[in-house]
Amino acid sequence: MTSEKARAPAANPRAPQQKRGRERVAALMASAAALFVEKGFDATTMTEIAARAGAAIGTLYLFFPTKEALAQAILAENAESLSTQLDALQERAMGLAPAAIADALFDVLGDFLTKYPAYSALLDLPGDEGWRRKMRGRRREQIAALFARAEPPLPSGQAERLAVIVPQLMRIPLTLLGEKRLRDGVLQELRLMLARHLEGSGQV
Amino acid sequence: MTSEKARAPAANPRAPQQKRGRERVAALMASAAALFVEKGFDATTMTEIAARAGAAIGTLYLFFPTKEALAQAILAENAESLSTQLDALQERAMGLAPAAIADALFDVLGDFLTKYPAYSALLDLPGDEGWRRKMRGRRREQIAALFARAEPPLPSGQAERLAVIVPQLMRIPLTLLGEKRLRDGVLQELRLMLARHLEGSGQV
Amino acid sequence: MTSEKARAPAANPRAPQQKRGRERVAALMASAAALFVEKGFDATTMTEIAARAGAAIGTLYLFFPTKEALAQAILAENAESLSTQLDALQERAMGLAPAAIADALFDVLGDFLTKYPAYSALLDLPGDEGWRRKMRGRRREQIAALFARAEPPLPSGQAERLAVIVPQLMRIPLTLLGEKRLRDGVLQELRLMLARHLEGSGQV
Amino acid sequence: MTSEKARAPAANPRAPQQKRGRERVAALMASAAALFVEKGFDATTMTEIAARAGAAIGTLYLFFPTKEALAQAILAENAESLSTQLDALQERAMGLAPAAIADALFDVLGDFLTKYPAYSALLDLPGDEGWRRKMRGRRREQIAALFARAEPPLPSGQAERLAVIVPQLMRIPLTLLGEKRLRDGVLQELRLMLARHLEGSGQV
DNA sequence: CATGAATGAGTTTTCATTCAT
DNA sequence: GATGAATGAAAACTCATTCAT
Repeated sequence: MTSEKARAPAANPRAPQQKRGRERVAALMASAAALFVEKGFDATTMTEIAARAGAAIGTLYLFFPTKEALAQAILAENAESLSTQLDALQERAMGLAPAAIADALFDVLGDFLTKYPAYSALLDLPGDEGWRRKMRGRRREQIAALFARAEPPLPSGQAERLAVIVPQLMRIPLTLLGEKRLRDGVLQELRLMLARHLEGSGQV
Repeated sequence: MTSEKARAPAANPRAPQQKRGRERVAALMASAAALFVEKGFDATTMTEIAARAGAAIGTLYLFFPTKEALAQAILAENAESLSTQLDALQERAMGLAPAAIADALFDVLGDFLTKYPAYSALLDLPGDEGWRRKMRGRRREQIAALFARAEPPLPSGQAERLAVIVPQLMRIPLTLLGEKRLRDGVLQELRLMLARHLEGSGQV
Repeated sequence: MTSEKARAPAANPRAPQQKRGRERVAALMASAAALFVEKGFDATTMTEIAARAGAAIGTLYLFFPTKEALAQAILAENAESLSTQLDALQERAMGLAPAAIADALFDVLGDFLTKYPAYSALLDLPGDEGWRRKMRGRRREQIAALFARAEPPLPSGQAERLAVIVPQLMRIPLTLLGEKRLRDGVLQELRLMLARHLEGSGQV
Repeated sequence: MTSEKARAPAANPRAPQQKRGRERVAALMASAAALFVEKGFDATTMTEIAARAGAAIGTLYLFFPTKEALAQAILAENAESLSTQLDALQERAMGLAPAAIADALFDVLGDFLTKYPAYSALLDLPGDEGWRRKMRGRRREQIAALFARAEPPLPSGQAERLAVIVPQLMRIPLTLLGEKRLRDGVLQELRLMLARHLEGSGQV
């Protein structure tokens, strides 16, 4: 290539138009997500991702122009799913007490993080990219809204703080991969802690 | 690449015997720690670390045979400091109520994480190395012991669970780098949450 | 590397500080120049350049962060040499007739292009980089000045036009690599053509 | 990569037999020619060429087995057009003076290069392919013949030399894309230079 | 004829690590 | 102890070309 600015990566990492294509993309994203969880973002190789999906390296780049873009696509998909879950929760939670909402939120987040473990692995990478910040912001707002509409409603300040805290609480058990007993215990402890906190809040 | 196929680490990095040497090592570790925090372990290069410490790359390798070893040295030093703090707390805490201990622990951990931010950045890297697990284990035991000797003592199971939970709670505010107001609020919220939990525990 | 903008290529493609280094760099540039002439810029591989210089690929990147930078370094060096030659000519040419200057210029350019064939190969690549334009501009000014100070001086407009034309004339024989006889004839023809043109100019 | 290790070109690209087919091919060649001029041969991708012509990449390969073949087809078409023009000039020029012929040749070449800018971009690529040499040879002969039949006829040696020189002269103004005033001036200067040269030749 | 998904060899570039001085 | 030039395996990314539909 004779000079030039540095060609924008891959003309058009287009969304696949055929059914086969969509399956391909799904397989690639699944492969990447699994590897990101197992070895971390940096230690995972694009070649490895393609190989695990049974595709050629070129095929991977056909859909995702960079490794970052691949991570972003996975994260966006996961976040979309979480957002939907939280929306659904919103409706069910209307009028519930804060402690009850927290409990339901634990369920939702627990299921989500179990089903999409890459979400945690990808959302808090060092050298933040900006779009990650946005995603975290959206999640925070959605959770804060949940608490702000409880009965009685939590003050917006506290709702915002809890929106920061609760998702991080849910990640604590995930660090205990090999110790199932302890992990379950920790989860219960966290649940209880949060419930008590919210029940007690009114009296402060 | 985080770990994996580590090339056979070279000869044997001697501990420096001269005063100058010890200062050198300290500067190198400080440089590395700062960079690991700023850009993450993977994104930091050995050359960069040496340069920031005003040393040659060869000098860095004189003391640390691999990048992993450098991380380990930093982490060991940090952990040593934390361990000392916790030991000191142990004495002061003898006979205090669990909630009071938790409060004191928050102070100790808060100071520690502020002073040694690399600790967080290095302790939970993907592709775990084994020695990291050991370090976490030691920390866990020390904190569990703290709660187990409270007045009244916490059941050993709960003490262990809290030993997992509390350090992770302290990391939550650290994710809010740009939002000081929110960060302080979150810290207070966490403190309160834990205190209530421990005060209420007797009644369950 | 965990995300990040796209690390500026190679921390410091520094100028070599030791004698050995300077020789290395010279060898690498010579290798590159030769290959650029033989196969063209695009068809030449960084790996090939390093190999021909008997260096490892990493060594090449130690001094030149990109292929473009390497081309620029070669071109800058060549241009420097040409500039010096033209300066020298400037003094000798003071007060000569335009035709005589043209003749001397032919000699200077001929020698130069023979000695530094990469100059032609690199100065007119498609997808121009800006710094190439500047180099051409400098050359043009220097040659124009030559004609503008002839005796009688050429009008500045014509001097500028000749500054464009003459270097390109000199490149014509270069396209006749295999046909020495014809090449020499063409060079003579061009010399004569330009001489006549300049002698005749006064009478127009 | 310009040439080298060419993968064995596929089957056999048929000449299109239908009207639609011929239009397709024309569009593809036009697209390619435009891109070759804009970004150079190497920097232009086959995918880009197809896209600009509104065709699929597979369609492009239906008619041209390799990128080289595409370049050759364009060049052949352009050369055919030039050849026709030169033939036409041949008739008109019969018996004219060399200077008059040169002048007419300037017109013909100028029109041609303006209309088919890809010709220049493709004829002098590095890593020459052989067929390019042949094309240049044909052009040279045709132009030499023109001068050889002037009145008075030019010696065959000089005719050949001019056949090399004149087409290259015509390319000089093309390098001055942004500077119209200068470009026109340079063209005039070249015209005048050649005219004087040919008028003066008899007297040498 | 037409399509565009798929391929994979080949390129550029990075960086942990070594070693001669 | 200290230096920094040198190394080369490995990673990201590109693109001409193929082929099943």
